[in-house]
Amino acid sequence: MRLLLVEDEPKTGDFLRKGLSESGFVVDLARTGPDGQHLALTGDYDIVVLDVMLPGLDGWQVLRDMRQAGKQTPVMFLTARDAVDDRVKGLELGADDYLVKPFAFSELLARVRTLLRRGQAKEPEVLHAADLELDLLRHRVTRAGRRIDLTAKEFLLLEVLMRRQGEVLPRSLIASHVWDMNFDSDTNVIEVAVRRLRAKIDDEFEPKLIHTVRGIGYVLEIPGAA
Amino acid sequence: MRLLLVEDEPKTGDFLRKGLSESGFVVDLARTGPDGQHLALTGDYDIVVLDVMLPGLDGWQVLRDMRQAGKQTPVMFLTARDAVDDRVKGLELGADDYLVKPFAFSELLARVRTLLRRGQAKEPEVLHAADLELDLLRHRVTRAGRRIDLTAKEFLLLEVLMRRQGEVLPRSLIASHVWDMNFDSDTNVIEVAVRRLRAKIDDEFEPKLIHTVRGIGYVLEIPGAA
DNA sequence: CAGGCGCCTTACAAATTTGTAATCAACAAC
DNA sequence: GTTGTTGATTACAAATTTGTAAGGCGCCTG
Repeated sequence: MRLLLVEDEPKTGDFLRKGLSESGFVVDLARTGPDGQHLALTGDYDIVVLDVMLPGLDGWQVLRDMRQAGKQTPVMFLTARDAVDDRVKGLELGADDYLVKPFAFSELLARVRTLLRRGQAKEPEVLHAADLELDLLRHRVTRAGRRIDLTAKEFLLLEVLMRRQGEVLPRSLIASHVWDMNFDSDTNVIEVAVRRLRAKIDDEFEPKLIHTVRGIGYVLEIPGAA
Repeated sequence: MRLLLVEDEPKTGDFLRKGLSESGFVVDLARTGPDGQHLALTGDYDIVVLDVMLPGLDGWQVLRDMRQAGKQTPVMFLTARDAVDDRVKGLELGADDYLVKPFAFSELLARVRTLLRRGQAKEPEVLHAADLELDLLRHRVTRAGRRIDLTAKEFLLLEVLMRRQGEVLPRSLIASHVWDMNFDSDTNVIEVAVRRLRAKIDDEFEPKLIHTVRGIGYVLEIPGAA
């Protein structure tokens, strides 16, 4: 779980970073408004914990910019200001929770987990890999922003590959998912289907995403990943 | 928006009911634990506001029962107890927020709206009409439990019809959604497409769902509805 | 370095989907 | 009822998707 913490008080920041790291989060810490904004907009976080009072650019503006940019990442506000109006303002801006300092770390943790639980409950509807995007709901695929038309079989094939990104999928598994066949094997439909898919999503792009694993099957992955 | 309020203090309960009603919610008020539990389990609410201290059955138990029964309705806890441990316990049980009395009504309202926003953000992934089911994610259609294979165009056509169930869709609208054409009109693709769709989802079933509206277009609806 | 195996690539054919056109049936207006 | 218009239905043709088969290339093994 990737978490962005934007907090300028050194003591609070370090304390939270430590606690959250120990709780299993990968934490990035920004100490100023502009830094936080930049990370929030460019990074890929599961949740953002945002102090309101920041040097350079306040938390509200950071949140506003995130929403304007279309980022739906849940945001938890953190602040010393205890005026009800402030809390209401934050929530109306699109924050998902609001915690007033001083607070207990255990409560912050419980609230963060609650936000994540809600956020993840739904199955993902859009799968990503590098600049390739597959929208399950609209049945739409794009790479590098360019829209790509796939046939039913091609879409299905890409879907299994992306759902299990990084895993090497044996031909037999692919066969049973995309076709109904139990892989009688005296056919090369899979190779051909992969060829056609590659022609559309890999041939004219970098990096190549579909890789063949000799003797086993295929993987979809971004070259250079654990 | 339907809201269930479970609160035993008469003053608080009436005050909140009034405020929430005026804010556009349809409010059911339960004054005891057992009543609240019954309504929460049988009713269809968009959100539940739950006091912890209740006669008969405490709020925690009501929440536990809801989650056990598979109800995903967002729950906001409300309580006079301000021990951090209590708050953490509530959140870990699956509550979505926790507000300590006394609180400002405006904050309660802002938090309730925030929970609803999150909860609704996701588009529905399965559309229903009578015994017809269309699963956007898996691209799968069933009627009366029987699986039906649709071609891309057929699926698209059924999707617009179901998304705007009950609305009469002019041919021009259908044309622009399913085809790219701006309806040059000297073609009868739509009639033909509708015919083919009907053959698959209506011909051998009752009730008929696709209806033509002479001079305008088509509707998908269950006969006998406002 | 020869041979075999595994996958790639291409061309072609079969199957399916989609669009066109012609004819037919239903409905509304007269 | 007649007639004109709108949609239904069907057959057919075009286009697209999908599967098959053949030949080629590269890599591993002996």
